Amino acid sequence: MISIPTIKRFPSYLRLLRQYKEEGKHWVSATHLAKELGLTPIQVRKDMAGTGVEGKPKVGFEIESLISAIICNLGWDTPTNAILVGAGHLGGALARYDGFATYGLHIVALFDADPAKKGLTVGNKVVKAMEEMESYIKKHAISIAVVAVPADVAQEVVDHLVEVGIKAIWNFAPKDLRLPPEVVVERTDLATSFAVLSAKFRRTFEGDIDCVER
Amino acid sequence: MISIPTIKRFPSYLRLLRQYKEEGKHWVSATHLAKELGLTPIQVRKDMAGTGVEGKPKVGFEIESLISAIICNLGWDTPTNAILVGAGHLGGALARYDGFATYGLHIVALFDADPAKKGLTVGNKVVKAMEEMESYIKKHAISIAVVAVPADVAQEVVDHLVEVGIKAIWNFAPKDLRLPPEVVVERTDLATSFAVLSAKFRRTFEGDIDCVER
DNA sequence: TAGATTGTTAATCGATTAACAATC
DNA sequence: TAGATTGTTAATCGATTAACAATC
Repeated sequence: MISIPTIKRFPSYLRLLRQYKEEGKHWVSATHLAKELGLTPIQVRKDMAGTGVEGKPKVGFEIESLISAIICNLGWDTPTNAILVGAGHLGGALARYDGFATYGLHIVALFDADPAKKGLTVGNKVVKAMEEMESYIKKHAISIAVVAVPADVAQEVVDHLVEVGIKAIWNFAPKDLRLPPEVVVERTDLATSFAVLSAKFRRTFEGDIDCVER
Repeated sequence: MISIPTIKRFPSYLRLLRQYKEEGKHWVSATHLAKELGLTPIQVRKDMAGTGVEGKPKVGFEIESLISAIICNLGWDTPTNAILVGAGHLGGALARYDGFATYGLHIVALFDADPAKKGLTVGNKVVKAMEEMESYIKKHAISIAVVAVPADVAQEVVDHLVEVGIKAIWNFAPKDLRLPPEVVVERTDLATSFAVLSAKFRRTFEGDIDCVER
């Protein structure tokens, strides 16, 4: 089974490999990928082993094979339909983002609680009322929801989503959700990301500071 | 020194603690925080130890002390001015996002390469031309840049940023950047986040699939 | 062939978890 | 006092890194 850290590096490999393919290259070595992505060659070989693709000594790995193996391992070879809940600033940006197709992800409907937004078109999608959500999910057998609602309503929104059959949630709301263990959740949290940047910045440029007088 | 995994959990603690403070609570136990966030009490105690705040047996930790210690440890107590580069869908959403103030982060200027966007107002900020960027960074002594430009220009944009004095980059472009080691980088990568969701989803609902015929 | 590169097995490193004494 | 909770030290777990034989 492929580890989560390896899974997290797959998209970076994929982007680079696709670029090489476009440039007409056919083979690439772990050494080369490592240098390009700031990793160690050993780690790249381990990650490549995870894809199931075998390399050739002296030559490296076949780019085309790696690309399809990574896509397959991520499950990005079968298109997935998802709904997006929340048509605010962030939700709107997500609705308009055209890069999801690269992951086999298709946002097929957009919902918002604000009646004033109902009927508006955002990124080719017409905003639907929350009341229509349940029937839509059931009718189209949707199992993934992208959640970009305000933090204070996020929990009730996901509770409802789970009730009506959603099995995976990609959470963009700045809120830690409580969900049953059988529901898959992944969050994209700006605060967490910025916290890491802040901490690294302080370490590099400001040194240790004592935050508690004792 | 506080570990990165601990740093990553700090924003979650902070959100919860602020909520409790608002509800008028003064003390909270590691056991309680753990249950609420789906962590183990031992891990929470380790994390709390990192803040420097000491708890009281039987009572727990003083909420107010934890809040200020976490904020201090993240460096969020001193306001930081940053520029935002790229006023597309995502850049626009980031420019309009008002939650950055919680992290002490203030987007003070917005730049875009598209001449058609110059002069437009996005989230209280007027879009400036890339040509104005260097003088702005130097004049206002900016050290952090939020990058939300298309992937194909991301590397040249950050190269330029580093040249003119930027010391930390929060990268939203779907591209792995090559930067000198003294520059701090953190990325928020939708592809990585979705890759983890996809992998978890497959594991939970589809089981192992062999991606390479052998 | 020589040498670059792969793949595997073992060692290291760091974070999480467990165990338990200290404390209010 | 009794018992819940903290804080520390040790054990475990998992990922990264190192070492090295196999290979084209």
